[in-house]
Amino acid sequence: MKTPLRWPVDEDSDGTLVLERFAPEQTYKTKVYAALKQAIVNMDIYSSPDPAWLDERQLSERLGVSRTPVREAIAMLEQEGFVKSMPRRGIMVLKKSKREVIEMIQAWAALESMAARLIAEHASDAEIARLRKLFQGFNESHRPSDYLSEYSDANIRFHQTLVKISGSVALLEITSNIFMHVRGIRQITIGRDDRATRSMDDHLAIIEALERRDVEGAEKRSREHTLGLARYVEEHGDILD
Amino acid sequence: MKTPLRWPVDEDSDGTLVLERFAPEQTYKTKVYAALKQAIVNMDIYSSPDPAWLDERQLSERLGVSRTPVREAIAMLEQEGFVKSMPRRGIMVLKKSKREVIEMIQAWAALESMAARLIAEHASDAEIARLRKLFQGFNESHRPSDYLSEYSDANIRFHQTLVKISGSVALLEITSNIFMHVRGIRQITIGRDDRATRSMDDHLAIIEALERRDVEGAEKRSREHTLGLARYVEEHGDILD
DNA sequence: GACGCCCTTCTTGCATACCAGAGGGATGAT
DNA sequence: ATCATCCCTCTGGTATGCAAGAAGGGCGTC
Repeated sequence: MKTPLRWPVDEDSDGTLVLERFAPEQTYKTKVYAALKQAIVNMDIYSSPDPAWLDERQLSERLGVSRTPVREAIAMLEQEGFVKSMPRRGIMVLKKSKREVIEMIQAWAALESMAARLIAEHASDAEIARLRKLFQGFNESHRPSDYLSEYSDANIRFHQTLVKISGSVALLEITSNIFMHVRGIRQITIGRDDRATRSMDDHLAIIEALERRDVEGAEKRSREHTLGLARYVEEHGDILD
Repeated sequence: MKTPLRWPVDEDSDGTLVLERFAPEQTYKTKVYAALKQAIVNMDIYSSPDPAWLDERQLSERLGVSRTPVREAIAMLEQEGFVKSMPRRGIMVLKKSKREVIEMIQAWAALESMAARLIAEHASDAEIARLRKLFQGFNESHRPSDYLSEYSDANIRFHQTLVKISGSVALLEITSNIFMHVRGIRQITIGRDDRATRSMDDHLAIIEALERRDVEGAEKRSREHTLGLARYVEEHGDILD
């Protein structure tokens, strides 16, 4: 028996109500957090060799709130490794060393290959088909290497979608976080050495493995693809440091 | 030429000074964070079906600091998924659902198998030997299943050491976090169905694969071992929810 | 001129006061 | 007795003030 409610109330197949969570009222703390995170991720911190600093007071003035919610947002960002508060000195926007970037990419490879495994085991054909659709616009006459910006978008969406389709919220959260950290790096590497073309070949191979439900193959290809990026950064990532 | 300094200054092989970072002065924020995190992890939140709540004011009084550093610590813990602030209602200590625990264990399996891969590729024999030493106290006459508490310690240390030896700080940090979350669960499962004995067999197989530098084997065994725990929770983890 | 000290300034850390909203209990009507 | 309403209380959210410490510049000394 369906209850005629207009609120976000859910019902499971048994007819018992399951969850009716409301959106957690947005508070200044969370708004500041979101604004700062986006600003930091979009910031070009690697162009200058010296560190970038934030100023609590300045931020609170610019955002029109007091220092308290700003400080709480900073504390959260610090927990995620984006900034580091240096007591009485300021808030430093952290740069990742080459080593750190490589480690993050390796972790990412691990998580994403697990996602591929889970998909091969449990996802529906329709969900897997979504992945293929992402690249159907590219072919011999519309090559990734000639439309880098467009391909880069599809690329990012592929990786995000892959993890999302796995159905694991945990994998999604952890990889999203990692992705935020290595975001800037990817954009540097994708345009080099015709990596775009090889990237698409790899992706298609992953999709094919998923389509034939080849658990080990999908996992391995996914892992090797991302580890390849790690090796590339190892070789050519001297811009960092 | 060595510079006679007593401070933590390091020198690399070229003779140029490299890093001289000081410990970041402990602040109330970090102390409260550490205290709360430990308290929450050691807390028995699954014994009662209703949620556990924290009280900012009470915490600040008990810890002898003002609400400000407490709130900052809470913000950090919330970021890590240990608590959730419900505006004007209180701070809820989050319980993990069975689904969430399984997802975390799967992520852990992914990361730890990557650690195993890295070890097989790069670690020294001496480091791998450290892993074997952890279990040398157990044998036919001193069986894991008869000394569960002792074995449980060795077990935990094995997993921690494995990731540490991989040399990846990123892997270590992410897995530590996950470990904190599933800590309570492991203690419930280890004593059942003679899982301890099978656990040690698995561990030894992983170590042997590492010793013969069998990258794929070490990775696969490590992954399967932890995914086994995930399957066990899937089957018998109805205590959660 | 070079060096060292001190003081000013500017930063974050912490404490406190006040505010809005949620919950529960008392109170009143039915 | 039951139910609805109102108000009081208690919660976290935010703003603000003060203090401690770091940095840099000016000044005095050698």
